[in-house]
Amino acid sequence: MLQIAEIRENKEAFAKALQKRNIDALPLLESAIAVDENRRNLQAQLDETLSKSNKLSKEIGDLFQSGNVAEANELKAQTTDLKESSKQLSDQLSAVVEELQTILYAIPNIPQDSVPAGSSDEDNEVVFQYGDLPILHEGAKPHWELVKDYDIIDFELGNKITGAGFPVYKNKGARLQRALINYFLDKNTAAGYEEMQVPLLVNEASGYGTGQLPDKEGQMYHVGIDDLYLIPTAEVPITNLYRGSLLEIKDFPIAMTGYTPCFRREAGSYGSDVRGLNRLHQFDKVEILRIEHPDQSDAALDAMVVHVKGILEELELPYRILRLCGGDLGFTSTLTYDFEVYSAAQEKWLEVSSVSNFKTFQANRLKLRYRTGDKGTELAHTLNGSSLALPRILASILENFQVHNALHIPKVLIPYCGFDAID
RNA sequence: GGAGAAGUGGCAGAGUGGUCGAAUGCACUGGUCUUGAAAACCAGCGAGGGUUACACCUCCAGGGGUUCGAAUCCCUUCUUCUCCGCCA
Repeated sequence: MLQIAEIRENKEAFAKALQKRNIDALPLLESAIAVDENRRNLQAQLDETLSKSNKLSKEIGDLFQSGNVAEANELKAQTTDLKESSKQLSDQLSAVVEELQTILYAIPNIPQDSVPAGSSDEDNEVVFQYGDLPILHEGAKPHWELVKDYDIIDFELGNKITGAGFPVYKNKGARLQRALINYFLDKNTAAGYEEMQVPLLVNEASGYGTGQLPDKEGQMYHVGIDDLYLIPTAEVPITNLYRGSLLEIKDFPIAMTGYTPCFRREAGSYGSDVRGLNRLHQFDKVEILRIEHPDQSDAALDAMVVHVKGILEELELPYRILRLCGGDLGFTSTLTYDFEVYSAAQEKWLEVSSVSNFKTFQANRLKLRYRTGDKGTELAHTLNGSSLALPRILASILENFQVHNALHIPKVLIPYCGFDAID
């Protein structure tokens, strides 16, 4: 959520920057400003009425104390009108506050200058590419066939006990999953991210805090009887650990990592895009998050990108980094780098990480602030990224490391797996 | 799940209808003293809205109510603690 004070000051510049998202936000921004004007007006009127009635109440108290009951009762009569109008004003005010809230929730974050214009993922800018694309042997197979051949992931069993998009990992497949999780967590904690294990269900307030609500409730599984949501990403519970916090400058930077399963309803289309491990309703992910001083968040984003690069290189996977264009940029982000690994049998790039700087957008909803040197408070910046999402990493490992009668394991994972091949 | 108790500033902890945005202690910040530090002493010290700045308004777990007036009384939700039940 943008801050109304900033909208007031930067209306034109914001509208211009939001054009990169292919929206004309000017009417929204202007109505936010108008509604806020109204809000402040009502607030001032309400404050004045309350002030009057506070004064009267004090006088009444004094009169009672000094035994002057008749005069006190006279004053009492005067409060009726004040009560009535303060009731009205405060009703109007809450309606206007809600109206403003609704408008602000509808405005996406301001893209940074470096974000390219564009309307879809085709306009994303490839800013870096690493590794040679593997040349596979004759008869190489996509991962959904490999997992069947080697009996390491069973989609049918998942269908039986839950439904489509909930695979069952078996044998060395399960072990490889656990290896990846441990490896990722080790890399992240070694880089200074504090490991957290958090609830997989969150309440409504947390959903609002990170921006999944009110917009995207359809993407989350909702446990109606308890009014809780299954997390779509660890970003939600981990960022919300700091909801409502007032930090000191010395607390920065805050860096956290956590492994969680992620649950996504997103129905999506059927076909090769969602085959096998490409898109699931439940998948595992290790996330990294940072809470930063505003001066440091750009550098922090770069550092996160470098960190993820290091992991992919150790895994010996060819990858590329995209700077998302305005049309593809997430609602809450100012700048996002997507990492894609090459899945050699599918001959496709698969997104495995998305690293974003949200600046104050989430912090404003979260009321996540820090004390500035001079007695004031400011919103902190939040960032996060995957480090990494498992299924597509697994898919490319299986495909890229296949030989005619075995699936090799990247060297760095062998100590974690306890085997060097699936055969 | 059942019975009871409780939720106040960063922490501890007073406050049961007006003089309370809230005593006191600790912590913290500035100053005096000191070669420096500690101790002692003095002063300051929650957040949000609003204002050029004041004024002013709001907040004592959340929401609602009673009252001229609520941290204080009532209802409700949540959370914590104790006892019982169940349980990995």
